[in-house]
Amino acid sequence: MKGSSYDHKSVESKWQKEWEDQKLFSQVELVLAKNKFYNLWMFPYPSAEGLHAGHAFASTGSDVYGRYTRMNGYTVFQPIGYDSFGIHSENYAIKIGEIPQKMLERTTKHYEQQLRSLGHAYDWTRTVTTSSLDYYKWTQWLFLQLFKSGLAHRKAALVNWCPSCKTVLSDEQVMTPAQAGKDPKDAQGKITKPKEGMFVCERCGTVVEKKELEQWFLRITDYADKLLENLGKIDWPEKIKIAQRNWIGKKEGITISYPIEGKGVSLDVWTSRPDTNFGATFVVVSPEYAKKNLINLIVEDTKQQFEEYIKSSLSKSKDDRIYEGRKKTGCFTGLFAINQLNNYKMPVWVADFVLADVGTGAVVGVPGHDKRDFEFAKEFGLEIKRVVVGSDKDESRITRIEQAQEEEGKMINSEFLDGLDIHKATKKMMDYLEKKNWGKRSKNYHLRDWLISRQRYWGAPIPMIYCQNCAKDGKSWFSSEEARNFPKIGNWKLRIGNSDWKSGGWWPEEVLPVELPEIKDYKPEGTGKGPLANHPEFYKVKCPECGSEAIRETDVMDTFVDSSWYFLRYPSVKSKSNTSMPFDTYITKKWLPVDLYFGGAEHSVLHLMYARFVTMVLNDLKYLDFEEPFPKFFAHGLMIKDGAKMSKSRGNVVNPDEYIEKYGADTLRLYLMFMGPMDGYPDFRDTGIEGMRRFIDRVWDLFVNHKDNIVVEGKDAKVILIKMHQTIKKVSADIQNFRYNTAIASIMEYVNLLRDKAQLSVVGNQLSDNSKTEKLQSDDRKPKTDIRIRCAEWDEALKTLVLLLNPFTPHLSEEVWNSFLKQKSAIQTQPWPKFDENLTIEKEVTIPIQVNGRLRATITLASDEAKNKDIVSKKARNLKNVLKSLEGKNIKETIFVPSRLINFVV
RNA sequence: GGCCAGGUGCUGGAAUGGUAGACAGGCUGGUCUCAAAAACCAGUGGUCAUAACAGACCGUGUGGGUUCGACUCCCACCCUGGCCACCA
Repeated sequence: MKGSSYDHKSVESKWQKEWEDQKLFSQVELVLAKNKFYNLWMFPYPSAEGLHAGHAFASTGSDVYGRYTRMNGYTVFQPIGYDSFGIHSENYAIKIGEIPQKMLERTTKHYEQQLRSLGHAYDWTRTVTTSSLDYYKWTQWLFLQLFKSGLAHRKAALVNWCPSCKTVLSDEQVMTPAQAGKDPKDAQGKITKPKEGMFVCERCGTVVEKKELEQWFLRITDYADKLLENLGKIDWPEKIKIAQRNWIGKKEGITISYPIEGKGVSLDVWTSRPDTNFGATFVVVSPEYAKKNLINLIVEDTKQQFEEYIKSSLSKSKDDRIYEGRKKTGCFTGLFAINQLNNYKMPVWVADFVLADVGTGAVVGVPGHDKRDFEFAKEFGLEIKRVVVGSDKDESRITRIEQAQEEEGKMINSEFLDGLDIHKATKKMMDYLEKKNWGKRSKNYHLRDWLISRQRYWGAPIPMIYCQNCAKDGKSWFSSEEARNFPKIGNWKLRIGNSDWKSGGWWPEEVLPVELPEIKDYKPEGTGKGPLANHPEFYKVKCPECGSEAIRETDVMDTFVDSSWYFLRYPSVKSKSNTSMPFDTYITKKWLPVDLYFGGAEHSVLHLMYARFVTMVLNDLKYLDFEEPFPKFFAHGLMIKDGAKMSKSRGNVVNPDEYIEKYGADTLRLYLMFMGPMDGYPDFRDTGIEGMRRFIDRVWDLFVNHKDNIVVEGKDAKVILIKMHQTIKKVSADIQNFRYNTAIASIMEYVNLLRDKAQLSVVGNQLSDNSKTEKLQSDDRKPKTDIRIRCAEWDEALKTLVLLLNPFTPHLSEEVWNSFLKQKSAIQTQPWPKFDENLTIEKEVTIPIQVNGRLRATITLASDEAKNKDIVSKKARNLKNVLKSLEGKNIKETIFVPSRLINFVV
């Protein structure tokens, strides 16, 4: 069994070089390609540590599909790039005291080397680096398109502020310490005790603060409905769609106006459950709402108390105001709102648990139906009433009725809504309120506008100029004449004449790029302004409109803006027109949208939502002719090591390099794909990868020792042939469904069979001269050397094996294809093997025999016989064990599934 | 609190109404070896039973149900993981 052993190092480097030299994976002209397939993996951000095994798991998953698709006759475009602009890269640069540009030069090189060593079939001639000038120029361009469309605007907002990263964070980047997987730290970096309601920076684990700052926002909320609707049109995992739906959080409801007693004004409250409104006993407004709308109505004697409460509330961050288990606080305003349904006088309170940006910023309190309202009512001794709606089958509502009764709540019977279920009652109430003109139906969304300003250095400068002079004059970028003549685009209209269409004296930069200067003092200072604000040579400009002294925006854009459009850039990288446009129109028309997007489920609501939004905007602006960038998306799982998510802080990061070095890229690829289903959470184990190397050695051995001079019985030849066709069928179907683990398992079965048969032939050949093997022989195992498999059939069996393995182990396959099978053209260009359905059917079938559903015996029959109920039944009943079970019993019924099973019911 | 995913040998996992545990890893025993490693061969859910072969019973989180037949479908419960959340 000895032979030359498989030398993965020389084989892998040889073929990686060969693929590169042959330009196998880089299409010279994308425009000319036929049968296009855009295979995309979410690009990584080049961290200092390099790729870990989790990346390799994901990227290999994408690569396997790409290689499979290529062999099925498609022109596959599989690009790669780096999400290198942003806080993650910058933080590391700060840590090692190097400027990000320098650091990235090194880390991207390292990434490239790692990705190449994994043998991925990337088109290395078309890479994208988001921090390069010729990329972020177009990120700025994108911002300007959004601005000109009124989709980028500036407003003051209470924002999340990380005192360590010294920047604003989006809501999505703020989480509980547990979610971030980090111990919370204070602003000085000291680890503090986690407490209820504590929120930290996703990136560094520092407890976030609240700051009121002027920020740029993108109006993703304008697209909430379309983002929601289109989910029905795309082939995505249901759980990702659900996550997006929840994130958008569209709710139908009604805004009810309650007149304020004696003041001649009313108070607006949004609710999704107006059916419970007979039970409303108070109204609570947010401090912000109170400050804006109620302050002038307050009578003198309560005013001071009221103002103090508002002041203290507004100084608190959202997270200090709202967390699980916090005791409700509040202050009575002295006002009463009238519920016109029953003329109930509802006291109006202000309380800090009510949020300004949800609904109208005011809540109607229905303590009999809502836990939170109930708590508030108990705290301040407000009346608790309950409305009986419909049949009240809903368990939780029954519980609340009991609770209300127990807690001295008053039960109200509403004839108005009698006998209706919640939905009907809600509808009837809304109709009624609208008819009476007491309320108006409206929708509410959980989705907020996308905050993109970052007070940092390492990002694309927001290409805007602020001119105080213009702001004073109240000029706008378009004259009102121009604005009126603006074209209507699609079914969506540019936001014209809206007051915040243009914020003050802000003007767009028209000559791009606004280059990010190389500066040494790029560390964030936490002043509320980015480091660029210390560089007059950057920010001092002439106003493009009036020519007076003006300043540039010194904030930069969120990384997610960079990654919201990168997939559009790849195919156009080498296009001539890419200096005048971010993407070549013709190539884009041909190559987009992406055919398969492969990426992590953790991007369910961030990147994937932003990319969809940006694509929709560009579609409305007629730059693109499709609305959805990723019609098909596969969400892979996360790799686990020692039962926990891989992370640097846990110290369980697996570096793929050492495994590639020791066992080879093919071994690693195969192992990663075999560990479990692609959308699962496989646990990485060293012993597992050793087993995989053994498998590769066995395959190699098959070619070294058993390629030629094979003697196989005719019967065995048939067995091999059938197994071959079954394996092609199974592997093809499994790859298409991303079930790589079972695809590999079936290849292993196939290899085991081939080896078994080859083994016998070796034994047979050696019988005469090798006495040691005599122990292995027995009469039925001794091959009859007069019936031989034809060499061509054995060759086909081996050839098929190599082809099936190719997506998983491309180097090994290429080497075998070339050296042993003497094929000239690359295996990558070979067609995927076809199977013959007829040849997947076994000659003999083993059928289980059951009595009353319990297995009693099995019987092996020719496949023709196995289809015949009478034959199977007759033969089965003659078996000893079956006879025993049937003894003295009457067969009432015989269940027969052809070729599958027979069951006697007695 | 809401939504989602899941619970199968010692481990990763197969099996989506028809022989549960494919394929691997691990372990045990054997062959080879001075020895070890590697390689190869055999065994490996549990209990009972047998000289051995055969065999019987139990077994997919728990309890019910549907079915000739349930890991798979239905109902209730328990547990684990993930996402969202004082969202009105």
